[in-house]
Amino acid sequence: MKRLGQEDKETLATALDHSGQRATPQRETVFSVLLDQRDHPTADEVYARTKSRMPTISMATVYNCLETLVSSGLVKQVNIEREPTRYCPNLAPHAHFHCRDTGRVYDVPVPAGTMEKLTDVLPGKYQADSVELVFRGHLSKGTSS
Amino acid sequence: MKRLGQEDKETLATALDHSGQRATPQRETVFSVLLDQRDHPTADEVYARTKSRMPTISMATVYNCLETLVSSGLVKQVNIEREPTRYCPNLAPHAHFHCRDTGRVYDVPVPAGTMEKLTDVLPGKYQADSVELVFRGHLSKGTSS
DNA sequence: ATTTGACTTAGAATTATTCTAATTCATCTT
DNA sequence: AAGATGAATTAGAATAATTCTAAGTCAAAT
Repeated sequence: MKRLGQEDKETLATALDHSGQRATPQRETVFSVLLDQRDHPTADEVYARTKSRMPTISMATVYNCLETLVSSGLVKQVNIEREPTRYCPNLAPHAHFHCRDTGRVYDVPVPAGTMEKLTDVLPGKYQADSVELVFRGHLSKGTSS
Repeated sequence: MKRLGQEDKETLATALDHSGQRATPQRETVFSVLLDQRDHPTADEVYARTKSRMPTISMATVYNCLETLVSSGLVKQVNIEREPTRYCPNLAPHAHFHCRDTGRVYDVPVPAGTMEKLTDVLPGKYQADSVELVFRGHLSKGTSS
């Protein structure tokens, strides 16, 4: 998929409009790059992939577009330790697994309600609007699941 | 408390020795700074506080000491978004709450076993050796608990 | 058609952190 | 005790992700 489908295009336009921002070719292309390969790319990687579809785009614009997408709620930032920020268009509630060997980050689906349930550990004065769950470790070899 | 008590001193010496490193005045002072004020200081803040007790210490040494303490297992790094790394000598299992208003980070104790239980959501091939749980939100005013 | 303001762009600036190379220091050997 | 060995400390340079700046482009609105 090299361009945005009609449905995704509308999702984007609506979300941007809702946050008072415009849909532009650059934003569409960056969004399509994220949807296209869901491997939590860094801004650098997004830049490289976007450039191959739109050679004139600049790094600053990639950062701007990513920020715009994040502020519109379509994309989430994933920060793992001190590494460069990664970007993730998965809006379903999920955790992340960070492999110490490869540095790769995997989405881990969590059952509905699990993330919300976690806020039970919070004393009353803490009002959480987001919950982040990150595992770190190794992938066992030879196991298919 | 401006210096390390006998007990903490031994904890430090043992942990360092266990990881093949030496106890030094700089490491002791940095460790005491962390134990003294448990507000998740950044390296900069640790540097400032340490400097007031040991004016000749350098920033590089503070980073080195912090890294040493982390590698010995006595101190944990806390990374919140893109902000500077914070350091935390709380070894009990706990989560963190990040206040969007003040930027402050609070320890949230969690019941024994809760963190381990979370790994149940992981498919078999993921072998986690650490679990990180971060809440983000606001502190409600006027509530004492 | 002109204005307005949002968007894009290249490159400079920032900043937390790491690296380098030189020195100091503690411990070990003889 | 003197010298050797390697760990630890230090100041400052280097790095790298990100943000900022200022100029230019573009689309929509008047």
